[in-house]
Formats: sequence, structure tokens, C-alpha cells
Amino acid sequence: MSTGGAGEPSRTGRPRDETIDAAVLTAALDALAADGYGGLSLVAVARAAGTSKPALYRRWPTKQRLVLAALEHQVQAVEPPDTSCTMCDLAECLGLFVTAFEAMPPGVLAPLLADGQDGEDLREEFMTRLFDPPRDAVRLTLARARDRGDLRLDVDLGLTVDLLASFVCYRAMFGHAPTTPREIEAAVETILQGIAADYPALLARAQGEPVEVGPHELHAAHAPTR
Amino acid sequence: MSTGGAGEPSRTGRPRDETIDAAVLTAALDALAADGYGGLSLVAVARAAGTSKPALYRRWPTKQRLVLAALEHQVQAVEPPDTSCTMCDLAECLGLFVTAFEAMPPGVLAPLLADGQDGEDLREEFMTRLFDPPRDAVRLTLARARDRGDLRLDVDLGLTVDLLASFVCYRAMFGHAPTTPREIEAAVETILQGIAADYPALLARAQGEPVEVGPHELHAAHAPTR
Amino acid sequence: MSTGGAGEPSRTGRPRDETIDAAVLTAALDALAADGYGGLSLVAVARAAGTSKPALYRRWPTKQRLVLAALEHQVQAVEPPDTSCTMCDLAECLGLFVTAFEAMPPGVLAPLLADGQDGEDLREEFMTRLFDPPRDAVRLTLARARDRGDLRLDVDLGLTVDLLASFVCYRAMFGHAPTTPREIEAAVETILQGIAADYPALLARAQGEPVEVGPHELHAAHAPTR
Amino acid sequence: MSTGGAGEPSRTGRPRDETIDAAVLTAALDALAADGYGGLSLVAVARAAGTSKPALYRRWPTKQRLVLAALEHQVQAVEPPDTSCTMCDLAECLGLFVTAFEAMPPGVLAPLLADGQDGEDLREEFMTRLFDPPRDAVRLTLARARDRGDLRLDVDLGLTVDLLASFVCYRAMFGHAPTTPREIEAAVETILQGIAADYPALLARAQGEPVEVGPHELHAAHAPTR
DNA sequence: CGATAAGCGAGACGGTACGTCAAGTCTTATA
DNA sequence: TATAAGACTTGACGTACCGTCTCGCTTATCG
Repeated sequence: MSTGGAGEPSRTGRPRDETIDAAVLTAALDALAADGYGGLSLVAVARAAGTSKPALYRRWPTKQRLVLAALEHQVQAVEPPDTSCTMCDLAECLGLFVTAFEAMPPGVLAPLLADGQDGEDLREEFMTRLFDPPRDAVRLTLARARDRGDLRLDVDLGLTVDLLASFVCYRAMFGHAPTTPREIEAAVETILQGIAADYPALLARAQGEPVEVGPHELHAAHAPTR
Repeated sequence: MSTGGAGEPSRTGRPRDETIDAAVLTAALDALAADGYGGLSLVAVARAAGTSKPALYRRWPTKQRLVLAALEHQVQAVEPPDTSCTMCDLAECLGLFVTAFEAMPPGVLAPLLADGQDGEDLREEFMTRLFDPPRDAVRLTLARARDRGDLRLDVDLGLTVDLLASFVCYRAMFGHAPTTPREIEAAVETILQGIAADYPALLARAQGEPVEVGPHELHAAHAPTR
Repeated sequence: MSTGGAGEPSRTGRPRDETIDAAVLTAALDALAADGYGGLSLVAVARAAGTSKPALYRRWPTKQRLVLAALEHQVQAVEPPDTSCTMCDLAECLGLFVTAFEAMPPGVLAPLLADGQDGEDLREEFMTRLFDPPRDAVRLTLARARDRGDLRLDVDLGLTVDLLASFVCYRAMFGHAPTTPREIEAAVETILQGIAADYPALLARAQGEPVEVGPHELHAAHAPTR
Repeated sequence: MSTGGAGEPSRTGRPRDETIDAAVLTAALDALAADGYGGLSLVAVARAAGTSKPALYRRWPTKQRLVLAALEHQVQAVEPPDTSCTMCDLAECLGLFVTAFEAMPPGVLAPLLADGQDGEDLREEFMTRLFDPPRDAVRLTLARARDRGDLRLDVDLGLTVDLLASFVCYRAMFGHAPTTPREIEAAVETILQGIAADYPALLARAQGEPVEVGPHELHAAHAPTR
């Protein structure tokens, strides 16, 4: 499962120094945070990690793979909550999504994907390793909501996931400021109104069983509509 | 108007050759489409445009500015429709938005914005010149809808615009496939359900006054479920 | 005789601005003194002279010709003395030669001659305008000395002139320090001993009719031989 | 010895390819001979040598250093003869000096020294590596002559060396034609007459023990006149 | 237990693009 | 027609990074 480093280390000969993997990934993250994807120099990363260029290329075939591994190195799993309060779950799940993306250095994801030299394989790998987990968490949360009857049956789950995920990414890419919990909740409310079987009931349930993610501000916006 | 090129051409001396501006921008677009942002070589662009590097740097101070000008060179204005059918207007407006972004070579926007070397000024310029026009068209369409009473009064217009715009950008950046009219309509419907004062009325109006953008498929999905 | 500027100004149309010639030559000399031949930028010269590049090229076909004209602009004629004291005349004449060359900015002559692009014509022009005058002064001085019987009849005047001139140039090119009068005199004495019909007589005459150029140090070196 | 290239190659890492040094220096000499110093393009040299620009800059920090190394690469050591015939030795030694300088492509030395960008260090290096060896050979020859009593005791050896060296350089720089052995001998005779303790004796010795460097023409000029 | 295979740091290798600068020519509007 | 201004093409400059390679050395495992 050790996704990160080893291309395919040989069984014989001197074994790889495992500490180098971590040192390089950390150094790469620092460099990415400092100079962005375009300004990333592999020789600088190697020096900062106390190693050399060939050691990098022994582990990752291209610059892109190294960056991908570095990003993967720092994300933590998104564990979708399941409190049976659809609105709360969705807000929290999306919050985790946002957190995962905002933890990455800004201005790295997009150039990485667009670098082209590594073609579709890289995009696929990126999706599998970085993007799908939080996305699947959102999808799972939505599926649970549908299964318990909170959503209309004709709702296109894929489209809804895209709507939510795109909002997160939009901010991560163009956003001047980070996405606040307040904004997340507002987005969730708007989307839910569009897909809920009985939105007022969901809202009532959320007010009755407030989640820890700022339940008070959560409903302030729509309170007058009640 | 001050479209693409001239940084600030002097009033005296030999005037700039206007044909060079266009030739360079066209060549740059071709090169971007062929090799992506990272693979863009200014000397290659200059050669393809039948001119030289200094002529480029005389017009655009950095690679980013040139690319920005090239992108701006090919987008056409988004004229928001106003047929008083909220759903139709919104779908068409968003379709224009998508078209504008999909006309750009893929994998250019993101690295351009993330290149960093030009800092915040570039992001601002990008927003002003490329992003805001279609965005404002959507906002205007939404504002018209609200003014004619189609939307709830407490709707956050900014948030809604972001939700729609982010969906477009998401596809333009991560999208494997282009965004189809069908997807646009589905997204519009979902969002509208979340913000409409009386969604069934909007839907009925759209069905009574079908727009040219595939009105039949448009409502097929949800109409039967009602 | 106006050697400097005008390539061949037309008789009709707007007449050339004569002040530009002088301004350019002066600016060129300043620039040469500051940055040497290799660091000379014509556009910088034009700006410093308050004019433009085309105005320069209208007057001098190449960079080399401009430099040549600039050097010529500042040299003054070498008037060979004729006091019938061979040693004094020669020393003074050579001193004028040295002065003429040391007045020129260092490190300009040689690169100018070696620039090649202007071929033999430039070398010829250089010789005619800059080098031959002081050289001819030395040759004249030597010829006068021979005519009055101070030199052996078989002396090769051309060779002797070259020996003396080369010493001057050597210092102007490789010399770390300027050539002092003392060194000039020592060189003259050595050469004279090699070509004089009766060196002791010349020496005695120089001592009897001391020239203003430091007569005391002049003979100090050889005094013990007396 | 430390001939041409390596600035200061590190002891660790991949060692430099020695063949590149030679290939570059040879290519540089060819280019210098073809286009002169001013027309020397480092990228052209690199291409001609089958290598790349960075490989050049790794070895020589500036264009000047490369040219200096190239010149040094082709000069051979000047071994001063010691036949106890002062006149013969001096003539041969000076002939070697001339040969060494005329082997260099014309019009390179002077612009190299005048390029300025490398300052005094370059001039010093040039002196040490190229100029001093033949110069010291002449000085040694003169010192031997003095030690065996052939020269007057008050002769300034430094000045004499300068007189002879300057004659060589003068021709190498301004010379239209190469310096012939005949001219060398004439110059030696003239100078020797100025510094010999007993010139007729030296001349007689040279005639009695003729050297291989054209002894017959050597004295033809002056012998009859006596 | 010694050979061998692969790891290691270091850095040179050929390429390629960068952004700048100068040369010499041209094209304006103005005088 | 000359002028000032400046845009034009060409091409070298010196630097930086890429991904590969070669070195001398160290460290395991296998024979």
C-alpha cells in the first residue's frame, strides 16, 4: 500500500534509505508552499532533503509524480460522519473536504494536472489518490441521506457531488480567501433545498440536533423564512 | 477597449506594427493548444508569428501577460439573454459561460494563475478581463429574475453565482469531458429549486415558452416525477 | 578637411545639424573612457548626445568609423621640434607621441583595429589619420639627424622608427603604468647608441644644450661612464 | 602546469570530460581565426565542439578566460638557446618569441586584453601564462650575455627586454605583414650596438660561429659598411 | 566470509528556455 | 530632405532547470 515512494526497489543490493523518502516529500512540500509548482526545483528539493537528484529519480519517475506523492503525503483520510442529520453530515463532510484541499499549498494542484508531460495517467492517479476519497465521502453521505428518504428519488447524485466539489475547488483555485464554515453551510442549504424531499423537515432536524459546526449561525440566514 | 497587447506604446517614434500583436496572440493560442502552458516557448511563439522575442517583450512584460492577452483575444462577449423565462435565461447564460471557457485551450488557465511570478496583479487582471464578464452576465440574469419576483428575497446572489461559476470552472479544469447542455440544465434546475420563490411556476413557464436550447430534454428528467 | 562626420551630406533638403557631430564625438569619447570599446553602446552614445541612432548612422557608416572619428577628434598635431640637438629632439618628439596616445582612452585602439568587420580599409584609415602623423614626426626628426651627420649612414630609418613607436604602443597597450619621461629618455639613449655615428658627441651636445624635459635625470644613468 | 580548462573541478561527483576541454579550445581557436575576437560566439564554439554552453561556463567563467586558455593551449614553450654567441642567441630567442605570437590568430590579443569586463586579474593571468615565458627567455639570454661580459654593466635589462618585446608585439598587433627573420636580426643588431660592451667583438664572434638562422644575411647589412 | 549488486552524495553531461541587450535598418510625424 | 523617436530583425549573452550519466564509496544480501 505504501503509495508514496518506491518505484520498485530491487530485492538485492543495498536497500533504500527509507528516511530519504520522507525527507524529500517534506522538503518538496516546503518548496511548493514557498515557490509554487512552477518554481519547484528538484535539485533544490534534493539539497534541502540532504540528498541528491538521482535519489529522487530512483523513487519517482517525474517531477509530477514526486509532487503528487508529496501532496498525498500530507492529506489525511476524510471520515464521513453519520449522525442521520443530513444537513449536519453534509456540512461537516464538506468542511473536511475543504480542509483537505486547503491544507495543500495553493497553486499546485492545477499546474500539476495541466503539466501535460505525464498525460492521462497522472490525472488518473491524482483522481484516485487525492480527489476521489473526499469526493466519495460526500457521495456516501448523500447516498445515506437518499437511502433514509431525505432526498428526492430522481436526484442525480453525481451531479450533486460535482456541484459541491466544484464549489470547494473553485475557492481553492481562484479564491482569494479560504472558504469559511459559514459559506459551506450556505451552499449546503441552497443545494439541499434543491434536492431534499422535505427541506423544512431537514432544517428542523438540524435545529433539533445541532452539530458542533456552528449550528447557530447555520440557520440564522433562513430563520425568517420559517 | 484596450484589448490585448500594447503595454503603453509611445506617441512618438515609429508606431507599433499592429499586425504583430494579432499574429503573436494567434501563434500563442496555437502553441498553448499544442503544448500547454508549461510547454510554451516564447521564442517559438515569436518565430511562429514571424517576429522576434524583443517584439514580444516590448508588448507584454511577462509570459503570463502574453498568455492572458491571448486568451482574452479569443473570447467573445457574453450577452445575457432576457426573455423573462428565468430558467431559460439562466441555462443559456451558463451555456455561454461554458462555451467561453471551453474555447480556451485546456490546461492553461490554472498554471497561468498559479505561476506566481506575477503575483496578485495578474490574478486581478485575469478576473477583470476574463472571468468577471461571464460571471457578471450570470449575476445580471439572476438579479433580473429576483427583480421580477422569481427568486426568494433572502437568496444570497453572490453565493449562487459562485455555485454556478464554480461548476463551470470545475469542469474546465478537472473535466475529462466537456460540459454538455444537459448537465448545465440539470445544474440550473437543481440550483433553481434551491432559490426559486415558486419553482413549479418557473418550470411551467419554461415549458410554455421553450427556448431553443433543447427544451424537451430540459424538463424530461423532472417533469414526470411531479 | 573636416575629417570627422559627414559621410556625404546631400546638397539639397534640410541641412545637417553641425552641432550634432561634435556632441556625438564628445559623448563617444566619454563612453569609451568609461566602458572601453567593447562596452560602447551606440544607442547610449546617441542618448548622451541628445540625438538618435539614425543620426549617427547617417554620419558614420559603422561603429568603428565613429570611434575612429572620435579619437581623431581629440588628438592634436605633433609638431616635431628642431633644435639640432638630436637627443633632445628625439626625446621630446617621442614624448609628444606618448602624450598623443595616452590621451586616448585606454583599451580602445586595439579592439578597434581588431574588430575586423570593417576590414583593411579601416586599418588604413586609422594609420593615415591617427598613427602616421606622430610616426612621421619621429621619422622626420631622425631624418634631420641623419642629414646633419649624427647617424650612421647605413641605419634603417624605418626599422628605427618602428623600434621607437613600438615601445610607445607597447606601454599604451600592455602597460600597467604610463610611460614616464625618464623611460622615454632611457629608450632614446639606448637606441641612439645603436645608431649614432658618434654617440659621445651627441651626449655632450645634449648636456651642453639641455632641453626642458628634465635634463638632469636624463644623463644621470650614464654619468658614471663618463 | 594547470593548462587550460578546469576552473577548479571538484574532487567529488562526476569528473569532467577531459576531451571536452580540448575540443572546446580547438574550436575556439578555429572560431577566433575565422571571425576574430569580437565575432566569437560561445554558442557557436560549443556547437562546433559538440557540447553545450553550460559546459563552457563550467570551465571558464568568462569569454576572456576561455580565449586566454585557447591561446595558451597552442603555444609551445620557448627554450632559450645558449651557444655563448650573444648575437645568435638573442636573434634565435626573439625569433621564437615572434613565432609564438604569430601562431596566435591575429586581432585577438588586443581586444582580449581591452575587454575590461574581467579587469586586472585577466591582464595579470595573461602576463603570467602567455607573455612572461618568452619574455623571460629573452631576459635570461640577456642576463647570460651580461654575465659573460658581453654587455655593459650599466645596461637596464628590463628596459632592453621591453624594447625587444615591444617590437615583437607591435608587429603582432598593428603589423600588416609578419616579422621576418631579417627584421629581427636588424633589430637585434641595433639594440646590441646600444648595449654591447664590445659590439665589433660580438659581431665577429657571430660571423665566426654562424648559427643556423641565416647567418649570412644576418651580417651582410652592416659588415660591408664598416 | 567475500563477492556482488544496488544504494548513496556529488556533480558533470547535453538540451532548452529564459529575459536582456546591442547592432544596424525601417518607418513615422515634424520641421 | 533631415530630424527625433522608437519599433523592427537578428543573434549573443549568462543563468537556470531538466532528466541522465558517471564517479568513488557504503551497505546489505547471497553464494
